[in-house]
Amino acid sequence: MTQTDTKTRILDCAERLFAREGYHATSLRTLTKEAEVNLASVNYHFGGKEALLQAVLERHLLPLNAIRRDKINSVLEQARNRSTAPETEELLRAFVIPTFDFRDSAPGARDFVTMIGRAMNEPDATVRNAFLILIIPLFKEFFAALRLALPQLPPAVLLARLQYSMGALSQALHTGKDDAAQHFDIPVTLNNQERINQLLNFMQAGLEAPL
Amino acid sequence: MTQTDTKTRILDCAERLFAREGYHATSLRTLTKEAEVNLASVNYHFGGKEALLQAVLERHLLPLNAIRRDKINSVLEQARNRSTAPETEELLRAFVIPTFDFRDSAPGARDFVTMIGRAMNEPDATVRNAFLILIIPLFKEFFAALRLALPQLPPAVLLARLQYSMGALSQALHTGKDDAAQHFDIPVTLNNQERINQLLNFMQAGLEAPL
DNA sequence: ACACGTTTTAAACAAGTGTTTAAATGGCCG
DNA sequence: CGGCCATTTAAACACTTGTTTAAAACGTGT
Repeated sequence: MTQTDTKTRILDCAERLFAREGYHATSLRTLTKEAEVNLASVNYHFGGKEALLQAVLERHLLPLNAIRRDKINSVLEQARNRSTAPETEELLRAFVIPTFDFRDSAPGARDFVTMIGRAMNEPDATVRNAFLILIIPLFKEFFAALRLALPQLPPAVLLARLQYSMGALSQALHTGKDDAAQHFDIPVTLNNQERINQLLNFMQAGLEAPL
Repeated sequence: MTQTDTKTRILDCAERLFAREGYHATSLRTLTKEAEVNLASVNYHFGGKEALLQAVLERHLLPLNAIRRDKINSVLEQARNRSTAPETEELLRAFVIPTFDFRDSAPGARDFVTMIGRAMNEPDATVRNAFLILIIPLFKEFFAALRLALPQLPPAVLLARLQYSMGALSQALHTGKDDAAQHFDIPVTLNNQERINQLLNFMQAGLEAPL
């Protein structure tokens, strides 16, 4: 399967370079040289640079969103069976945990997670919209679920808090060892699980804050 | 003062285009045409595109950071006079409020705030580092002040929560009417002051969350 | 009015961009 | 083997990029 090899090699390389250098800063010549494929193969297999970006996003984000959707619906169903409102914490876990599970599941997955952590804040509308189109349907479901967990919050307030939560998540996803944190000389640092728990704590406290 | 006119016209245009299209997506030809100056004047007055970016950031971020630093120190001094620990809420206000005050102070200021809201998450290291170098000293002071307000938190936990808070702030700064929010049909939306209060509430609750 | 330093201008530069083309290669089946 | 399809390849295309150059224009102080 030379075709599959070529396509995946391009996708793998693209997701690494897009995550580390950015979409605009990555040229097809750098990309194809590093992937050891011909320059024209990107256009042949994907149709262009922008279509490649979309393919990179879809490859992992669609399955990831499906998992998140399932987990959210599972939390909702359990709440219905109990005839109670779903817990904010459970919904947050359903949305957040799959991302970190995926990040640690494969070597290249970390780059992809970094990429989507930054995509929401991309200055370039091309990249930002390509990501938003894939994530907004899930956002709407997540928002509707949180409405059930926090019925006392006005919708506009919940929406604002959800946006702030996504900003916190974004930070957690793309912040690495090379980041600003190294400028703070902290004696002990947090391991992965502790960081995830801190993030969930933070989001839950912010979402459930008194009005 | 033709010189000042040219320099400021370039700076104004650069901050608008960098904020709306991104640094890489903005070409000097687009920029200079829109600013109605000669193409070469960017290199003559600033030395190059990257130096222009730094000048754009410094022009407003240095004064803004000075204000934030003063307000933080003022909160700390008042706490010392009372012989009590500073309040998390007061420190947050000292850090956050000046940014929004600045945003509403001038027509072009909104673009600058959008830009710094995104700069922290920039995929491109050139832009990200140019911003981080200017903001990290203030971050360290802010972190030290928050340590006094939240002495029971391990430093690593506080640092993580501070990063998440900055993610929330970043969202609040660069999120506009054109953003994902428009996909949610919410009956009533929040005005500026309400959004700021919600952000402060969110950050405070997250920072002060029980361990 | 002249001269000097600063600023503006148009043109050219060298390099890099995404994309397209047409020929070459490859493998598979009749 | 020969024909056909998908794939790969190298080259060229048309265009844009940031930067540099040298001459022109400008403004100011004497």
